Amino acid sequence: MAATPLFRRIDVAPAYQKVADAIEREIINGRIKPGEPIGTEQQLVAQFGVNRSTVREGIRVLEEGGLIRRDSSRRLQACLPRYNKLATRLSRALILHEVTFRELFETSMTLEVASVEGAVERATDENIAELAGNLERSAAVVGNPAELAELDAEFHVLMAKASQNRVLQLAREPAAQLFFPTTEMIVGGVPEGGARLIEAHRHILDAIKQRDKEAGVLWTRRHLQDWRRGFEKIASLDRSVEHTYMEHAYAARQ
Amino acid sequence: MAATPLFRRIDVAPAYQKVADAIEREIINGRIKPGEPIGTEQQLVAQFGVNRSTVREGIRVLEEGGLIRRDSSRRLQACLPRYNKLATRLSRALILHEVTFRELFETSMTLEVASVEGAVERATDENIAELAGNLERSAAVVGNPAELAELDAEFHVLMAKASQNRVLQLAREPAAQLFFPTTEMIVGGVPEGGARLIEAHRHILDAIKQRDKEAGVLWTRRHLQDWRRGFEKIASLDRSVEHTYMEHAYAARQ
DNA sequence: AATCTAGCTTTGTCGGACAAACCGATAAGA
DNA sequence: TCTTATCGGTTTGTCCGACAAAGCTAGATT
Repeated sequence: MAATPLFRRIDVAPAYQKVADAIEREIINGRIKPGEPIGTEQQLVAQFGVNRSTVREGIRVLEEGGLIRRDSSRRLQACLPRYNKLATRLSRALILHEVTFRELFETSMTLEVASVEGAVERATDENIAELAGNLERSAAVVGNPAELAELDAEFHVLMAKASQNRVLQLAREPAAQLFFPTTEMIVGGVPEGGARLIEAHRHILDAIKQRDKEAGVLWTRRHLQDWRRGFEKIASLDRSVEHTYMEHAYAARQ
Repeated sequence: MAATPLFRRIDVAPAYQKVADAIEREIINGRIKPGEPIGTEQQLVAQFGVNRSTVREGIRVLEEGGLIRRDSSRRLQACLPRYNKLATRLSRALILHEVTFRELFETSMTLEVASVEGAVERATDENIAELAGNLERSAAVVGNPAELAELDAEFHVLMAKASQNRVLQLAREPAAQLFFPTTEMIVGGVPEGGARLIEAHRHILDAIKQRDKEAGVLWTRRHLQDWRRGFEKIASLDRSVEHTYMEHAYAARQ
């Protein structure tokens, strides 16, 4: 720490970055609310006094960050960042860091248990109805690993939603996005895999209905341990989430 | 699901998005490794056959996503997304969603406990040395809430690092970024707040050294409960993380 | 009144241009 | 010989102007 700095640190960020920062500030501190228009590119050009190309680069930054989007008619508006999109970025990062399935499993175990605890405490009737709907649809496709895996992922998303904790919802999503795509392989590869999965879901839902935290935690643990056993028949937990595997997960995104 | 779709879904993404996607694919599946150059804008223009403005918009997207950056001489290269940067995006999103401190607290409790459990199991000598160093520096500034708060945040980052679980490291970061900036107010507002914080850190570090999981969890819980009690003297847990509050957190980022 | 049509606006893309910063290599000086 | 200065050639950041396609608006038509 220099004593009494003589000069202020000079700011040499490129113009497009300053444009993005300026708009971001307005959104973050609430002067522009989600859903409200940002203005046309022409207006931004006039306000910032920079070229349209520069404005557009700034817009791309904000768009990728999820802070703004184009509505049906391509006009710019502020918006709430979608968990899904953010989580995709994170999943991507985890893949590049070559994390192992053990890390994913351990973290998911923690977060899913927290999730079910929250759901047991705070699930609304509507949450329970959604979970019940999911369970019903799952039972109908017990023999179809692909569809069952998708419904399994949805079940866990609904459970996190039922916990009424949005921080938890966001925190669990990246791991889940990487974790659940393997479900298909596992359900398909284990005899009675589909049936066991649905049984676990049923017990979890019952526990949430009964507000029975212990049962909820117990069956969530079992459910994930089942996944683990299935996975270990295929590969080591210490294998890293691979690049090639990612191509799957990516094809599914919109 | 339509039976035998006659036409393939046509792709109408703008060109800059396609450019970004194309480069992203190469990085994700490992054909371009972190640290390797992407090529100059001119080369990309030639390869993709689009205008430089278009290429630049694509680059902005990838840059914001953390997949590429400019090295010292501004040349483009692939890179591993920094947890810090990603977490900042997430924190931003949580603020816009107006999550409450209760949600933050609950999730942080879960993640910090998981973190200490991992650290007790797997901390290396180096991890322990880092934590000890942090503790020593903390003891030296026990009367200075601002510096102590910063060191507290660092302590928890080091703990997560010691857990050797990168997924956990990433998952806890967003909540922590919002959670810990309040530490300063709380430490400053509670008598003996600084001393209690350091005592908790000391016990946690001891537990990690002794590989005593119970003690580690116990003191981590206490540590966070202390924060909670301090916070509730100032405000309700059900208050949302506010826009104005964010301006603080933002000023600190680089 | 509902529909159609003809502008006007806005976005996405293109081409070219130029200053500033950076790189590499050569020339000049100790 | 080693350091310093100079000078082109690249590359990025920014600017200007232009145009086609798609949406919106409002007047014209049935």
